[in-house]
Amino acid sequence: MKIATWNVNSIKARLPNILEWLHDSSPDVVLLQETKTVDEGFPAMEIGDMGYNIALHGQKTYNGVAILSKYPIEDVERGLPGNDDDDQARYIEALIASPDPIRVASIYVPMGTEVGSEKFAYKLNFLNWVITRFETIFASGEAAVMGGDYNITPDDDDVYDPEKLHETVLCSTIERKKLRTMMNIGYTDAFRTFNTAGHQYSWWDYRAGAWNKDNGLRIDHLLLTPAAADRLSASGIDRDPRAKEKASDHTPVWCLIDDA
DNA sequence: ATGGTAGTCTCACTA
Repeated sequence: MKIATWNVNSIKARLPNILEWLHDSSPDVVLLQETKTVDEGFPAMEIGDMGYNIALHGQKTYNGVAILSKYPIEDVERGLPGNDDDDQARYIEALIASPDPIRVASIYVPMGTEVGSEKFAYKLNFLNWVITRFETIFASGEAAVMGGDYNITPDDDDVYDPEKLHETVLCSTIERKKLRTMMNIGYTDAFRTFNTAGHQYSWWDYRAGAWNKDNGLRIDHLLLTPAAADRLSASGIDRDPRAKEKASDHTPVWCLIDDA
């Protein structure tokens, strides 16, 4: 089963690119972030026609997450359990009812704007709720793929210019510690398992010719419970969508989960 | 300390 995560930066603006990518790469499950629309505005017919079931947790203008699946989608959870006061649509989780069922989540971690800012505090608080959820799912023992835009570079190897960006947002020690805490529960970074070379990115700023200079960051991740990691056979970053006209600033990260 | 670009019920805000 091929599972991918992609921050599309508006499902409406990106629809032709997304349909083309679904056709070309044929993922079984897609975890989308920054759909930027209420559920009524989601292009469900066009994507449904490609053979996908859809679960949505959208909002107007900002945020918005979704799960697409060629298999039935069950037990949909919208928002992080326990974090009920959060009105930002940044988390959706569900069970993919394939022959070997697998839990998935699409997570859009707040960017945080600047280290020490109010938005940065919101980011750290959000991450604490993610950690709590990760602990619960880990304890269940089930196979799970927690994918999304984490807005954190795990290491300096994941940064085009670590000196320039030292201790800035997306690269700070405090954020990386939160990500380490998640990993130390017992989750596996699917991409790193098969790609040990550094400086392979999933996001490039629209500005300053970042894509052409390969000035990117690796901030989109697929984190797997042991039961999922045991079945992991490949993972990669699909750079093609970032090179297209009207591209998102992020590109898909994918993994293959073998049958149990 | 600033600029660069893209998206959105826009002329401001978020990323």
